[in-house]
Amino acid sequence: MATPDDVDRIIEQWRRERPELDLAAMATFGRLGRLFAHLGRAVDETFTRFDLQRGEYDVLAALRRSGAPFVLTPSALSDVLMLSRAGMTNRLDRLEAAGLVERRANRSDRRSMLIALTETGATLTDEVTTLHVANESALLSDLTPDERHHLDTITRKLLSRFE
Amino acid sequence: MATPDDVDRIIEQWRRERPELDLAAMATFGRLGRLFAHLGRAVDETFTRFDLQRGEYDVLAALRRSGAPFVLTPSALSDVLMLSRAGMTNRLDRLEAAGLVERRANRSDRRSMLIALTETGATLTDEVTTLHVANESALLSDLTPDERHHLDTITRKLLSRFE
DNA sequence: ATCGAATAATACGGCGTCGAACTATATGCC
DNA sequence: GGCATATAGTTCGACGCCGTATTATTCGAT
Repeated sequence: MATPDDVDRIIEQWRRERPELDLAAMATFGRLGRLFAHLGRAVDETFTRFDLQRGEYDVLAALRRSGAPFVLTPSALSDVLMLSRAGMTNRLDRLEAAGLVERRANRSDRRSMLIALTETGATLTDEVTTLHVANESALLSDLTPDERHHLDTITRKLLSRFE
Repeated sequence: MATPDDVDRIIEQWRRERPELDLAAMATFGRLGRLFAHLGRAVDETFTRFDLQRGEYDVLAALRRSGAPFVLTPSALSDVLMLSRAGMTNRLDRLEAAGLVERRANRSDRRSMLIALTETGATLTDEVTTLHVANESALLSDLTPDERHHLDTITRKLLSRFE
């Protein structure tokens, strides 16, 4: 048995107070939630070094990986990043002010805009991404190859219910 | 090989644009992030039915599982819920206004307060918790016993670096 | 015993997000 | 062809959280 952690202590409290409940799933959710909080902070350190927020990087990354000419509509960005349209408008305002993206007219649909990475934005994105993926790899480096494979299988299975 | 999902498509884009990067960890993080977003929404449905927010429930739950007389200090709550002191003051204001907790003087340290579940708060918490754990169990019901065990082992291992 | 440092909770200002309302443009049906 | 409906993006107001400053109280070293 592994050494008890914070979640074990929480579950033990619940078991004492509400012994009739099935708490296995609560333990899993508790670990996932806390893990997500910690990993989020660790990941953000990379972005902070470049005066970026995670959400801003997510926009730059979506544009960059879409390939040349690095152009997407705000709606497409909203959908892929699971962010409201209003929130996307706000992010794009910031990125545009920072000179990392620019808004262009969409000649085929005048309701729409096209968001394009600037030269500066593309260069920055490549630089940040290199460090970001290295950081992510390091954060998972404690896991064995089998464990990584299991984690991917499980998250893929759970995700399939939603996407 | 499992059917490709949204994250597979994202990784495939990166592979085309930046073939020199090791993207395995990015795929894992991508699935974890999206999964967390979806699970969060699914979990919140239970709380919304009781006019609660997840963060508010977290406070009630921490008090409830601490056992009778269901009393903790704001600082203890901040620590266990990984929330700033300012954020906790705000949550407690709302919970107090809703009549679910009450602030009491701490006779042994006059800098401090004691937060106590009210009778109403304790009853509500028990009711919500019953449904909440059932919902969490249902959300993991696609996983085999082996997969659940793997998930717990992996998250426990990753968490140990932080806690 | 006293004074400086640490701690508890709160107040304040700012930030990022959301939902709803709004404007402009496009689509589809009769 | 014209009009209702849908869609794209933005604006607005509200909300929850954070970091910092503030006030009150306690702890600790001398």
